[in-house]
Amino acid sequence: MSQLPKQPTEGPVPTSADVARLAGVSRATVSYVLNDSTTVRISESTRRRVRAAATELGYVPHAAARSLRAGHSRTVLLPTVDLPAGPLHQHFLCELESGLRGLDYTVVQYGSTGLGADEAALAWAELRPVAVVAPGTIALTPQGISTLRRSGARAVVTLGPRPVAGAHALVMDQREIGGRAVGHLLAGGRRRIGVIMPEDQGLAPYAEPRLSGARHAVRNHVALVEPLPLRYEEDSAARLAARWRALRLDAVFAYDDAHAMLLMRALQDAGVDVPGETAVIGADDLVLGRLLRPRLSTVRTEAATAQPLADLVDRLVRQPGGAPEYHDLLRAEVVHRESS
Amino acid sequence: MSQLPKQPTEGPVPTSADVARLAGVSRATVSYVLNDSTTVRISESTRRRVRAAATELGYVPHAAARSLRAGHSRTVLLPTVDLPAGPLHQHFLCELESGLRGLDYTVVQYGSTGLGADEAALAWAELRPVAVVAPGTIALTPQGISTLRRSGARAVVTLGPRPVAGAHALVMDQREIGGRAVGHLLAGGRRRIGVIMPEDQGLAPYAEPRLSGARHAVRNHVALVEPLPLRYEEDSAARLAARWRALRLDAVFAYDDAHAMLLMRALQDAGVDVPGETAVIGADDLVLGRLLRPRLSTVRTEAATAQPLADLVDRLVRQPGGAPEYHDLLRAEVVHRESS
DNA sequence: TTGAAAGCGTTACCAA
DNA sequence: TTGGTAACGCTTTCAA
Repeated sequence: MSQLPKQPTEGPVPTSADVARLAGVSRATVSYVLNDSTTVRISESTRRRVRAAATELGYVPHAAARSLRAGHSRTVLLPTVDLPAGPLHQHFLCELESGLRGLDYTVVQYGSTGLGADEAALAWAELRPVAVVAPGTIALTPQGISTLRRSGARAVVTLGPRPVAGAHALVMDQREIGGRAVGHLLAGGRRRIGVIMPEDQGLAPYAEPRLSGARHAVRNHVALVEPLPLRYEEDSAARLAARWRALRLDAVFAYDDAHAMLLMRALQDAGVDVPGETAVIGADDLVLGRLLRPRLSTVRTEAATAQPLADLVDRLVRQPGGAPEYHDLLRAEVVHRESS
Repeated sequence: MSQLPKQPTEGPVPTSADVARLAGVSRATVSYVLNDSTTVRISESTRRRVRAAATELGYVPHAAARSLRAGHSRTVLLPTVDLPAGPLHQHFLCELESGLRGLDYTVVQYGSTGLGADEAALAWAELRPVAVVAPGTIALTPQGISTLRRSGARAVVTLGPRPVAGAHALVMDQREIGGRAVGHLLAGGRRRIGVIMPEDQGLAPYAEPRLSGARHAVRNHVALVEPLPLRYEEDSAARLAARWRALRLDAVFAYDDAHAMLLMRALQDAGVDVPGETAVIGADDLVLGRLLRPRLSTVRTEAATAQPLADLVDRLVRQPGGAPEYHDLLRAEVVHRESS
């Protein structure tokens, strides 16, 4: 293969001044040409000379210097955490990113695992983003929001299961999921309903609202909702299954399909008939859920496309201020199969 | 809740000059105090005044200005793509990130979906990262590497299934996985071995090396390896299962556990006995694989911890140059259960 | 059509 | 112990 031409790592990084020197023009002219400035007329021959010089030197503009001069950046900061919290989120973030890039923003994900709320806000503020879209699993205090605003962020939006005071919020209201699942179970005549609460770190912000949606769904029924802690391991499921009959439940909403599959297998191994004795429903509509026997009922969640969020961010950047907005992005519907 | 104190979005962002003015000192002094500079002695009273002023104004240093002045950044750029290519990768990236943060780097993920190879390299170069760790699924040409180096990147490392010419490479050699799986099947007396090739976009860079590892494993045997395209859908699996007997295979390495589960179910529905007639093995050691009957055999992959990579990046940054290094990070071992 | 110069927010050198 | 000043790379206004 062709190795690196000459200096593998030597030499200073070429600047626009170097380009100007090589092309025999001033730095201003270089800037005009390279940015296709319309406010000035530059002769075609000069343009060619400048472009040729830039190419020859391998000139790449310095984003920091540019935004320093401009007084503002077009960086949208997307803090990230360890736990991706599902493929839904993952896909949504990618969509959001290309949406924002389409609006000419530079999207930057900034890992913030292990940072405290205000600590993180300070780190973000140093980057002077024009907007911050923070997953709700990252703590964001009014204090932190204030820090960001003072550092020039024109839009601060949270994105997650819950709104945060003082910021615009895009909520994926997980309560809807629990509500749909339990509503379905009620409609099937079930009255004693377990709700799996994963003990794994980071899922609580999702599990809690699902439970509260479940509770809300039974409010007008003579029915009971019972939270059931579960770790995502065979042993944990087996232990739960062993005491299942003592719980006297006739249905369970298993948080998601993965937990549902784990639990359903454990129940079957313990001799509990599904759905006869206990109905099981998950959430996420995984392909694998269709492979079980009985086939797993589920709540299919469908995030709205990310484009509206990208547009919202853009709108907030252009016209900051205004009362915090609150949008619910989640649509949920039950897919009834055989396990319920 | 306490709303934002006064100016929700008004007023310019406070600079060190503002802090200096308020504290009644010079900008230099502010810098000394806030950076705990050891080269100068500043009186305790001045320190307090400066810190108080900074807090009062909500001063946050401007990272871009700082690195412009410093002439270099401590940004490590981590380009990302849509397809996370598995939980292994996901976890590894998080680990890498905290490792680098521990070494005082600022890790920034930069979404590069839909960008061409050199286009992407240009975009990255504008950010003047001191190092780039690029997933191998992102094209990185010698040209692009050269662009990055000329823009000041002191370390360019690829991370993925294959090395890239001209850059240091951390390889998770997927061939190992295919090799282990097929070696296991051979040891079990199987001779006509199918290898599932997922047709889903983005998996090819992983599937190809797994296949080639499989091929390599049979080189000294009188045995056959047959690539089998499969989409991750029930229909696709059913169609493959329908013509299974015509293929006359006695084993299949199913790319990963998810595809294995899909295929195994389809085979069973088509009346094919597993493992009697056909052995099945996956990869990834998913919890769910243990729930099937027969329990799914699998290849457990175990990435090395990310700390060595963080250390490598740090070393390259401090001492650039030197021949491209090549590290293999993947360890794979067969977990023999019931399906093979 | 082009160039000179100012200034964005920092830090580091040198002088006071 | 502190302050003035220059410089990092870029854009843009004003003047030639």
